[in-house]
Formats: sequence, C-alpha cells, structure tokens
Amino acid sequence: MQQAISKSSLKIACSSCNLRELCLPVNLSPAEVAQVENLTQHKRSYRRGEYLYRSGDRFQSLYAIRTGFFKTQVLHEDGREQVTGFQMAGEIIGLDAISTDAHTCDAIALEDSEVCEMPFASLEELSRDIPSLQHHLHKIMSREIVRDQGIMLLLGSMRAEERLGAFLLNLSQRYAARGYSPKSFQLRMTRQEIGSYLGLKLETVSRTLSNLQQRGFIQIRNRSLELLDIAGLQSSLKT
Amino acid sequence: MQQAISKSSLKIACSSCNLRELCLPVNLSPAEVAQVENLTQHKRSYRRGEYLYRSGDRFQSLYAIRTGFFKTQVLHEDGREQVTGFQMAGEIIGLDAISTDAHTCDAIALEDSEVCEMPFASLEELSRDIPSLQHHLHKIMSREIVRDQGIMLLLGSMRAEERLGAFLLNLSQRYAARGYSPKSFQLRMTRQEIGSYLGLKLETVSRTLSNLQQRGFIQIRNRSLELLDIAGLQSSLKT
DNA sequence: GATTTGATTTGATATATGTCAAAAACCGTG
DNA sequence: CACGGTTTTTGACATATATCAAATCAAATC
Repeated sequence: MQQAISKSSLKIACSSCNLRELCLPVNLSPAEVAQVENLTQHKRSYRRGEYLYRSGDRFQSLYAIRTGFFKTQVLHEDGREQVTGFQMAGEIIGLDAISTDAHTCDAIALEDSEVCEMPFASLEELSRDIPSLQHHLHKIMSREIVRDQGIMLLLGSMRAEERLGAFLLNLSQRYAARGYSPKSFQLRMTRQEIGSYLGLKLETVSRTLSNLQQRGFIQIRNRSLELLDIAGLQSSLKT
Repeated sequence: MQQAISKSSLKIACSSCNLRELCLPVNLSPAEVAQVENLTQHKRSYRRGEYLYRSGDRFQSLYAIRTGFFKTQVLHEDGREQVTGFQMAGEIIGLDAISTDAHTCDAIALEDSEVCEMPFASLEELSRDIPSLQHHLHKIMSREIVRDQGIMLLLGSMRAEERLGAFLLNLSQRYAARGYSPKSFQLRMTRQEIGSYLGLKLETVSRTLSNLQQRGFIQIRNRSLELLDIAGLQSSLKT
C-alpha cells in the first residue's frame, strides 16, 4: 500500500515537471515528493536560438528539460566548435558545471523549450536526506559519463556511415522511450550541427544521408526523417 | 586551530592512501578523517597487464590509484577497442559503473600499480553525513564529464598533430601536478594505445611523433619522451 | 646470452573524408 | 507572396590519414 501511494505521488511529481530522468526510478514518500516538487518549482521558457547558459556563466542550477530540444557545445579559442550533445525532454543538463562552479559549455534551444531550474545546493541538501534521490543523482552523472564514452568510441573508431547510423538509431530510441514514433521524426538540428557532433563536415553528413537513402535504409527530405529499415541499420553497425 | 588540526589530519589520511583527488580539497574534522580512512582501508596491488575490473563485472567499489598507471577501454562487439583514458596516481576510476551497477569498460594496469578500494555504498552513506565529501564526490564526477567533453573536442575537430600535441601536454601537466618533471617522462603505453585513445592508427602516431621530433618540439626514443619546446607545442595548438 | 615475440619506424600506395564551388530547396519576414 | 538569407545537395578535386609491407629495434623468456 505504501508502495502504491509512493508510486502515485511519484506520478504527480513527474507530471508537474516531466522529470523523467530525475524522478521515475526513485521511490519517494509523499513528503519527499513534496520536497522535490518544491525544489523544481522554477520554470522558464526559451525560444529557439536562445541560450540556456553560456560557457563561463556561474553555476547555480541544473536544468531538467520539460519540453523541447537543446544542444550543448564547447568552443575552441580559434572559433572551432564541437557539439557535445543533443538533449530532449526529461534529460538533465548542466552537470559539467559542478566541477568548476562555472559552465564549461553553451546550451542552446533548438526549438521553443521549457525547463525546470533545480538549484544545485538545494539538490545536494535534499539528497543528503533522501538516499534514493542521492543515489539517483549519482546514476544520472554516471550515465552521462557512459554516454560520453560511447561518443568517444564513435568518434575514435567508426566511419562516417556508422556514425550517422548510430546517431539516427540513438535518436530513434530516445523518441521511442518518450512515446513517439521510433520510425519517423523531425531532425531538430542542421547538417552542420550533426557534423560537428559526429566529427564530420556537413557535406559528408549530407552525402552519407543521401547514400543511406539510396540504399533504402532511410527516407530523408530536409529535416523529416523516416527509418525504413531499423534492423538493417543496426546490423550494418555490427559489421 | 581547528583548521590546523584538520589539515594535518588530512595529510595523514592522504598519505595513507595518496587520495589526491578524493581528499585534498576537502576540509574534514579528525573524526571525519577517521571515517574516510576506515572506508579506504582495502588496498590491492596489480601487476602490469592485470585487470582491475572488466566490462560487465558487478559494480561494488570505486578505486583510487595509489601508485602506477592504468588504461580504461571499451570494446566493440566486432573487436574494435577504444581506449577512453589513461589514469595515474591520485585519480579515481570506476565512475562509469554507477549508472548500471556494472562496469562498462575494462581497466588494465600499464605498470605495476596499487589501488585503494572504496566501497561505493559506504561512500554514499558517508557523504550523506559529510557535506564537503558529498560535494567533492560530485565535483569528481563532473570533472570526468568535462574531461570527456575535451576528448570529444579533440576527436571531433583536431588533426593528428594537434591531437598528439594536446595529449603530450596533458600528460606533462599531470606529471607536473604530481611533482615530476613536466619536460621529461616515460610513456607508459604503446603507440597502438595512444592511437586508439586519439582516434589514430599506430603508424600515424609514430609518423607524427617523428615529425614533431624533426621540428625540434620533442625528443622521443621509444617510450622516453622529452618536451623540448612546451610553449611552442602549446601555441601550435591554438592555430 | 640466444631466441622469440612484440613494438616501432619508414616507405609506397589507397581511400575516406575534406575543401571549394555552384545550384537548388527551404524558411522566415516584411 | 515575394524577397533575402540560410540550409542542403551535388560535383570535381585535394589531402590527411589508413593500409599494407618490410626492416629494425627492444624486451621478455628460456
């Protein structure tokens, strides 16, 4: 019964902020849920192109994406930029800033978006009282590390077509996890941004996508993507 | 006075285990130091080539490297491997495993090494009581995320020579931070491993090192490296 | 110390991806 | 709806890095 209560309360906490990543796996009592809700009250909207934060900004909060789509990028002194990730609803952004109390990358909305601000000091305090929240925070940070290692593998040892395939399949899975079609979705980023993320030039991205289309794996027209042969794409990665 | 006591106690804690990264910046009371010491009692030695853990192993502990040198690598199903990092004394290893309760990479000693095992459950428990320890743990994880983003930048947008330059300068800094010469040290890894880490083939690593030597930036003979012109190397990265 | 094994260097050549350029498609805005 | 700017595609060509191969060198083993 206690179980049932926590679960339904959990739903409330999550529906208020869509904190898929932060809330879902944590088993909280109603009182604890209230505390988490209190923490995540501050919401803000961002228009496409707006910065959520910039490299160098003082660190204060993590952000949970309620709706929308962001990219994060690091800038080299010589102007080169590297997109380090694309984040969607339910994901937590800003973890890099804990290390130095300053953000180390830019976060930019790729479409109109809403985020919950979570003051990190409060989150730390609360997670001292709620072990399951504490552990979950650690898992989120660890998951980010694992994700980054996957990108290293991709950048360090895959060819252009494999990188694109892995990228599209990853988006597909993440849309599926949110209840959207895994086979058909809009890309929210430019070829240039895809290229930066994957360590390729935009022309290579375009050519490779055209090639995947010719071979019947995908249908792409501008930003509208359809995955025609997910299994085929997957198996082409394992070769 | 309290300050002085903690500091000297801190020294004891660190000298016992050389936990540069875990202890140094944390301001602990003597009692707290004792608790941390208690946590880090379990030490083990590894011979060159031995595994500290393997991908898939159940997660139980983080490890602080006391002495020696490790590499971490992820394996692709098709046998391709990607070295994701080289870790030296004072660094913490195993953070990736928190996310799934299983290690996601292999950690292998590149020379005879000693580590402190830190049961993660105890670390979480202790960090609930000691806020500065909690915050420090978060910083360590965040620092790992930032490090990984730097490698993404390197892999995604630098050319072979820049990658090697950045790699050598990074090693140099880390040796300097440990009181060793920043200009002269032994590489502990093969050209192959460097190449895997930097997304290059071993022949390219060898050629690029030879080229840096010809141009007077470094002196390299097998694993013995001397950085002859650190400033020059640095400025060649900014171009 | 001889022998085997693995690591490194270097050369010749191949190839994937980058670069430059131009046209076409798309999008937001007035 | 037309305009101007951006994004995307596609082609021709350049180049950095990979591949294959062989010789040398260092290190581990008996």
